[in-house]
Amino acid sequence: MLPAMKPTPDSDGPEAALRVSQDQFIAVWGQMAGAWGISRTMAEVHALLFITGEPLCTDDIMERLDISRGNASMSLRALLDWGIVQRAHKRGDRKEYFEAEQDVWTMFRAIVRERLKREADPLLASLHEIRDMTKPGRVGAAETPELADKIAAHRERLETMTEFFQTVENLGQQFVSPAGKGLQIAASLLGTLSGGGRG
Amino acid sequence: MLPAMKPTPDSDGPEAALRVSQDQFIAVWGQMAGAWGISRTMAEVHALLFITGEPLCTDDIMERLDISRGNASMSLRALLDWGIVQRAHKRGDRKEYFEAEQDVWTMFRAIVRERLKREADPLLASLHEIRDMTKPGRVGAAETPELADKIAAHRERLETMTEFFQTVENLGQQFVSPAGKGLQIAASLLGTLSGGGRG
DNA sequence: CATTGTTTTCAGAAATTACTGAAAACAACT
DNA sequence: AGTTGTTTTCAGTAATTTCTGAAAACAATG
Repeated sequence: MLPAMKPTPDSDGPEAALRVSQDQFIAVWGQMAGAWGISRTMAEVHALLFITGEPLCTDDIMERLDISRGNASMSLRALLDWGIVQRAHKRGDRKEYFEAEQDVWTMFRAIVRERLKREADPLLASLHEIRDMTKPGRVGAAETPELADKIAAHRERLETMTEFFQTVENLGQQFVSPAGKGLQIAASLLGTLSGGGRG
Repeated sequence: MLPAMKPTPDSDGPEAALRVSQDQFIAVWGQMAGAWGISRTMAEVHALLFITGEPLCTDDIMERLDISRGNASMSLRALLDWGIVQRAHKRGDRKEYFEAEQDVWTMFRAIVRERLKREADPLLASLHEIRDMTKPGRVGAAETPELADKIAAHRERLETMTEFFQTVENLGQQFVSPAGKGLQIAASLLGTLSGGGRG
């Protein structure tokens, strides 16, 4: 380890402080990768683009995060898929540049939209299918009353669980749906239930 | 591969159909493990306890899921930590039994509580720290107006992000907080914003 | 306090996931 | 159609996460 000592915010001017602050943000965002269901690097690339606020090209990203070209390419592609990074171009430059969605609410709507699609929707589909498997009529009559009860209880558990996710899905759709409804939801909630001012 | 053919729900009576339905639920729940930030096995153990609805001992679980004793033990411990599985005992039996919280809303409140604690709280703390790093006064005067602008923009991005998570945290607290508020939130939301009936 | 039944721990093994780098594909320009 | 600069792909490798199994710890019982 080189004698770098703990990054000292302003030991070398405001420029350095900015850099350190960016790096910390990138690190923190990287830690959260798990929570968004993406890889650490992908989160870091996104963090870099977001906190930098200006278009960067693949080489910028490779250098700043010290990752390979392949990794950078794949991460960017994935971020484009998630819809939270856009392509950008500079006149007279053949390279592609990338910039992150800067509106935080828009960004999280995109994330929720994607996670609903990838996780909630398939889950709900499976739950429906499984629930229907033990529908009365689809299974023969139980030999004992105890077994009949067990099956009924089982069906009810599935039913409750399915309803729960149906609710989650509906909430998610509300949040995601057109024209900034998401903000309204959160605001109205905090207003209605906690009695006024923001925490 | 043995000639097991696709599990046929009712090819051998209601008992078998029940078993297959349970297994499918366990598999589906296992798939979702990533979304809850836990390991596949841990999710499967929970699924088994939930869908079974009755207390099981370590050996039951090992056998049914075909996992080692160590794995079962660690998974159960983690589920206890999350607060979605409780210990149970049977008279005249030395073994420990475990049962899953059966109320779905209670269960998800526990999950949200834990994720707030493990993810949102630390994130928010870090964001505050980073934001304060570039507070005016903590960094020296910028040499150029451009740099000053950059720093201001940077600070604003952090500010917005921090506020967003503050809101999330507040929402989460509401959901988690005493006495089933969580249900009210979701219900009132669906009612207020989507104009009536459940999807 | 020895025995027996049970649970926990944890070093090493296995499985999974993420990353690299070089080759192939692509695209703009001549 | 060739040259040059850029991006994508993917087989192999590296890093991380998860799991096993046997030993240690624990606890109830005689």
